[in-house]
Amino acid sequence: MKTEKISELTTNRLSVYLRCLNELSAAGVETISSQALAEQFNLNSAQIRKDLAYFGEFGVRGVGYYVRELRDHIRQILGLTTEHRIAVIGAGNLGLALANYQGFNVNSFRIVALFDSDPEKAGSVSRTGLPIYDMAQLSDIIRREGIDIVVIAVPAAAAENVFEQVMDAGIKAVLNFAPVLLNARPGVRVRSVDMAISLESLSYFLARPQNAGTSEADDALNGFQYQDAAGTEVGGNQQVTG
Amino acid sequence: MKTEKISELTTNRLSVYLRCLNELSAAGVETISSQALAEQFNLNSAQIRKDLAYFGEFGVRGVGYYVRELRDHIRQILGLTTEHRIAVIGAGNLGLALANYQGFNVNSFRIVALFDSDPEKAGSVSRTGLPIYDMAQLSDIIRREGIDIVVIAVPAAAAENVFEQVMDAGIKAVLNFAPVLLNARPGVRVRSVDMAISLESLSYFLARPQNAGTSEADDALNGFQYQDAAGTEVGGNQQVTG
DNA sequence: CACTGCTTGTGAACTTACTGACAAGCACTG
DNA sequence: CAGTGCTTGTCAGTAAGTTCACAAGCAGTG
Repeated sequence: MKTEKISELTTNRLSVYLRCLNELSAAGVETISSQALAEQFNLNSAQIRKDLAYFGEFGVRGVGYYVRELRDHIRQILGLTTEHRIAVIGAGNLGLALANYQGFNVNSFRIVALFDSDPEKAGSVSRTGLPIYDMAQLSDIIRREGIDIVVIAVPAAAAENVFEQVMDAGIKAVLNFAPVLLNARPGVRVRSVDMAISLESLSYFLARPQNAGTSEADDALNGFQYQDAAGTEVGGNQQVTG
Repeated sequence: MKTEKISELTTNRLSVYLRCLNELSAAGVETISSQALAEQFNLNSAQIRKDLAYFGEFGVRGVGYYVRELRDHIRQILGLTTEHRIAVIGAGNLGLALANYQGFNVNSFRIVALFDSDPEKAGSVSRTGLPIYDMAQLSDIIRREGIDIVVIAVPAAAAENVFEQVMDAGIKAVLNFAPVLLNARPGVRVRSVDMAISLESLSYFLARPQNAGTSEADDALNGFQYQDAAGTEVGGNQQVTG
């Protein structure tokens, strides 16, 4: 176990491992080797062992990893043992779709509020029963509901202003869907999902005939291919979103 | 100008530069230096010059880059001078929201069809006037409509099967929103957006008090990382999505 | 046309991330 | 309890990406 700082690539992979471990556990598998796990993702087994070794010695030589035990360790590492409460800002198509989305860990994340600046929407209730509040109530509701993660699903032009309000309200973690670069204050983490960048990446691929014949998956986990369900990397120490 | 193969991180950044150049052009700015551009994204100016130099010598020493000219070059590089026609598979909340989403380059991408396996939905028309087809028609409609990019917005359990059908229909570029690893055939590019990974990354950040005080933005551009509006990187040569 | 100021394009240095290789060590066998 | 088989944890080597630093070169001045 080391104490260096952990790369985001590593934590992205932990999420992927966790998903797989959940399936293995449900399937009744008791142990798994780094080699067997690696084959699921076209990864190198040393990569997996190294990712895990940052956080402790979870494996048993000659045996592999105990699935349930490792799953629980990763949950702990990722902070998924306590529920995170989420507000979605922007009750447009995207915001409402996200509010209904069941794709993420149901146990660890719960969307509890929607916000919109449109007075027509504020005060009403979404189709799935979530209250829609006015932006002016942001601070109060965040405190009252114990919200610790905010999703920004507003048009690009409004995102920066909304982001400032969110930081003013004390939120430290933001998932941004607006195609803009948000400048985070110290102690605030932004993760962006930028569909334009992803589509343009595909366009670039299609524009190069020499790519034909090569199979490519984004490193994504942003490529989540894991995949990038959540973000696009551009490198650098600032978010640029993809 | 070099001929090495171009990193996806580079093309992600090109998308970001393009967005900025569009704004500069609209604002009437004629030229911009790599230094000035770099300050917009907290990037190193050498990074920008190098990214551009892969594709040609677009700048003028002592002056910088001509905004409109560079914008046009990047459009060309990314294959945005011809329109891409998109089908969205899955007419659920997410699929319909994506179909209505105006966030990407309106000139270069156009969603022209929705697909769903639910016979109740197939045959009808979305609120915004897009036809919803049955999955059985996939091949025919793709050919008839000249679709070259497919967005997968179906539940995780259905994604793999849908992906196979999409590849059978000859599609070479896929944007995947389902939280699964899709195994692409040679010549097929998958870019994934995995919200679970993004949220778990935020959860990891919140779980580490030592992070307080450090400002962080994903490298995403997939992170733009810049971001990851479109994808999450996990490294490796296979998609892992984030 | 020489000179100054500024900015590009790029080789070299540096940093980060991934992979190879192997000693250490558990489980099972006889 | 020695021996075999298998898998981890980790060090060392390689690859990929970023930043530094500077020669090359354009524009404007006098």
